[in-house]
Amino acid sequence: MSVRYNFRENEEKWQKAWEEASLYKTTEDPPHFYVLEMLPYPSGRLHVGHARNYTIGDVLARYKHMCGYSVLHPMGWDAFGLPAENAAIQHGISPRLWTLENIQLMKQELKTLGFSYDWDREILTCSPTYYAHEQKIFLDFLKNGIAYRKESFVNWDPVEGSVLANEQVIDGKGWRSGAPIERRKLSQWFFKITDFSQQLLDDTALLDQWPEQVKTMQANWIGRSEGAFVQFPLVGKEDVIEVFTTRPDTLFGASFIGISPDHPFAEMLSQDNPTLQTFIAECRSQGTSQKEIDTAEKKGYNTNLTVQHPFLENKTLPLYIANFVVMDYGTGAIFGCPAHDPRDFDFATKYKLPILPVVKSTKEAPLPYEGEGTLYNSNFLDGLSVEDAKLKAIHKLEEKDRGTSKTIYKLRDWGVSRQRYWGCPIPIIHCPTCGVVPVPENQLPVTLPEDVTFDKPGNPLDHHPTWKYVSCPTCGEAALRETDTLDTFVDSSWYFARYCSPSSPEPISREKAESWLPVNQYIGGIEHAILHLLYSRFFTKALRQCGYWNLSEPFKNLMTQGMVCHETYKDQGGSWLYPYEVERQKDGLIKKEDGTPVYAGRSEKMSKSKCNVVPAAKMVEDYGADTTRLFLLSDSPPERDFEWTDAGIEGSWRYLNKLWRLVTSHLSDITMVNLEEIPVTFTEKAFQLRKLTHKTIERITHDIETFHLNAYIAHLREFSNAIEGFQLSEDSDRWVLCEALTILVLLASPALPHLTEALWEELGHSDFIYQASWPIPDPSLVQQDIIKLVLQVNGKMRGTLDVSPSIGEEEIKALVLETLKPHLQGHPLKKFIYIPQKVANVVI
RNA sequence: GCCCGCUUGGUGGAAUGGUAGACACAACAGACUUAAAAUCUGUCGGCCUACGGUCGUGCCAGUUCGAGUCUGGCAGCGGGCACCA
Repeated sequence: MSVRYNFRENEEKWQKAWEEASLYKTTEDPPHFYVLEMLPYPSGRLHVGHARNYTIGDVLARYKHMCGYSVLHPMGWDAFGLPAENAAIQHGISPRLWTLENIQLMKQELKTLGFSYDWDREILTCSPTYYAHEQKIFLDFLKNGIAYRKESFVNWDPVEGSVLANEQVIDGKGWRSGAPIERRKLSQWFFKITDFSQQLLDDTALLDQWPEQVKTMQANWIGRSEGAFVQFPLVGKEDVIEVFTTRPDTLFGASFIGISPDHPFAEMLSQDNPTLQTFIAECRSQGTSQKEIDTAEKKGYNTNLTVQHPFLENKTLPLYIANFVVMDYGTGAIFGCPAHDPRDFDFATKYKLPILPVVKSTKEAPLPYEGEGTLYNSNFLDGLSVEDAKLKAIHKLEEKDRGTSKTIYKLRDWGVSRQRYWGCPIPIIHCPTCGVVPVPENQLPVTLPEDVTFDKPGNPLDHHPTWKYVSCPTCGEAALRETDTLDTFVDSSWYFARYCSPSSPEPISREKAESWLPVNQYIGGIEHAILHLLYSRFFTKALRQCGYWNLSEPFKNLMTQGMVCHETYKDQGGSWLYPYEVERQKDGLIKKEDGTPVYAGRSEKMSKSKCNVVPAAKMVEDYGADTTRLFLLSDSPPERDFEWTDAGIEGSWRYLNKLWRLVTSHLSDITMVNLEEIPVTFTEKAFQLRKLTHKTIERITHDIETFHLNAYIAHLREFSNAIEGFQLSEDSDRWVLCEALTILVLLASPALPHLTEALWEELGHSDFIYQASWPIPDPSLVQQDIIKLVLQVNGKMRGTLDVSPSIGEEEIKALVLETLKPHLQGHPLKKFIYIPQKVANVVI
């Protein structure tokens, strides 16, 4: 028996044995437990952030299997997306081949980490066997009124002549061309997620095992607001501007009306007004992202038109076209009350508009003031609270037929059209006669052509010589295929269902899906808290509406792991550098290759686009899978972000060897032990070890159930330290040692599957440890017979007292006062606080 | 800008409102060794008059017998903001 653990030999041996035994093939017998980690984008290499995510899932999957569940633990690839097209443009490689090569590499890396995936269920979203079903779902959405077409804006790069993603717009300019980006209107496909706003909001109540922060973020995203629509007739014109407001109470403080540059009325006004056209064009030169709109300088165009105030006959308000008003929210028009809204305040200050306060705070508060208070300067609302004034203002508006109460949502419909090649084709044909015609289901899938080129700007599907030219399925006349593809978020909005029946001829086998779903434990990065998770929830409800199943929520429990972050580096030319390309010297960072200076940027979540990734493969190569897994688990709690450092991996490697030695060096001591035959008596030290053994089972079971996985590892280490210090003297000690070692190996197995598999065999077992049962603690050994009571004087710790848990309060009091005598110095007792089993506090 | 988080020794972190720093990493000292590696032992928040005391969980206030933990405010850092995934 070698003293040092040979991870290379051992890990390879057992991975092969597991595969030959099809150990991780899903079984269907109940009870079921579905463990799912968010599927990765195949960017090329597995980095430590991925490895952390999957290790967390693997611990749970193995643990649940040992607890007797049939575990579904699948893995797949979110294989469509922009990076493949960028690779095609840069290196001339086909997006498909690039993606498949990456998948092959990453799959190999995943396998070396020893995860318990059922690879028979692997999904590639870029495979026609997957996206055919997505196209069927799209057609069902269309039939059920969930998919529809409307016009909407995209980022347009006028130099490249193509649509850019938000990520490709940097400071308002195209990332490759550097040209200022325009917002351009295109006709695109949308999913009617807004029909489900209230349901999505209400059903968060069902998600009791989701982190509060995620539910809060989703609720804020859906953004239900109660308020009013208010009509402002234009003075001297027929038109009426309708605004949405959540603050009808502040109508008497209104000093202007702002409408979005994209508002139909603004477009109408601009028709014979070149100055206004220029202004609108300027507004549209902002990108489409919310952040850009919010942080851009407030700008307005005075139309010189005025509107009538709903309550005051003699009051009119100027009508501005304002860049901070968005068309997608409410009516695309607001009334500005500068005294009580910061954006309106900025705007009014800039254009010297009146700022009339109408809500008085109880305390001195600077303007703009958004809090509670009493109305003044407000005619019939004077003296009312904000809440009451809202109701009364709405009531009055309704009475005068100038407005109505209204609840609206910030959530917008989901635009799913992408003007790109590497995505799921939208199964639609545009016929000059019949209009929009769905591709008949028996002609699915609409597959992507392989012979595409990326030498021209724009969508390769659009300028493919033949692909889009088809005949109309309805009338047979010449027609055109839709050349837009689906947003890749669509692919990941239903994959969890496909895993339940990966080869079913229908998109989803209702029987299988309903037997496995909702996912018992979903694990992934907190960065997906809103979009991916909300889209998946929407899909689940939309699929129910289309009759796919009777399921309302996809993920029962959600665990959001924190991000693994790393410093970012750029060279002199501004190109991103990988950490391994950078060397740290006394006076700064240099590029290893040529010694030129390197600039360190802020620490960010690991992502391929910024090169700040640490590949997992190197660690596995140098230290093995188990050490890597142990390190990723032990260093920080899963839900917390952490800054990556290499320091500490050595410590994990040492622990692995320690475990190996601990068990193998005692094998000869315990060979004769039969764990079925419990000795009648134990020595005191053996009894203490038994108690720790069972206490450890209890703690670790709890740690895994609650995802305190760093505590899990700490408790394993504590337990090993205790076993290490245990000296054999009697025969019954051997039994206790054998029990402790066996349980140690079992408890370590979800984290360290290879090492524990070898030790399990050494301990004389012929099955795989994955097939063994998770240990159950003996309740009589877990009970505490002596409590360490903390003694305090005025809340400060002054000592401890060992007492029996059954001791009475009076008895305790006497004992405590006696023990603390030196600290009391004869002061009279004011209060005695006793929290059984915890603390006794003497207040003097 | 808006929404959501996070902040504890040199470092990662532990702590159902009840002994702050478990378990590790790094460092230092020692044992073993011809030597190295490996392994083992010890020290390891600051200050003080040091077998004791005192301060200490980003900053300021509050609630409480008692606050790292709860409440309010501030600062710094991170995530998301609808076409990165």
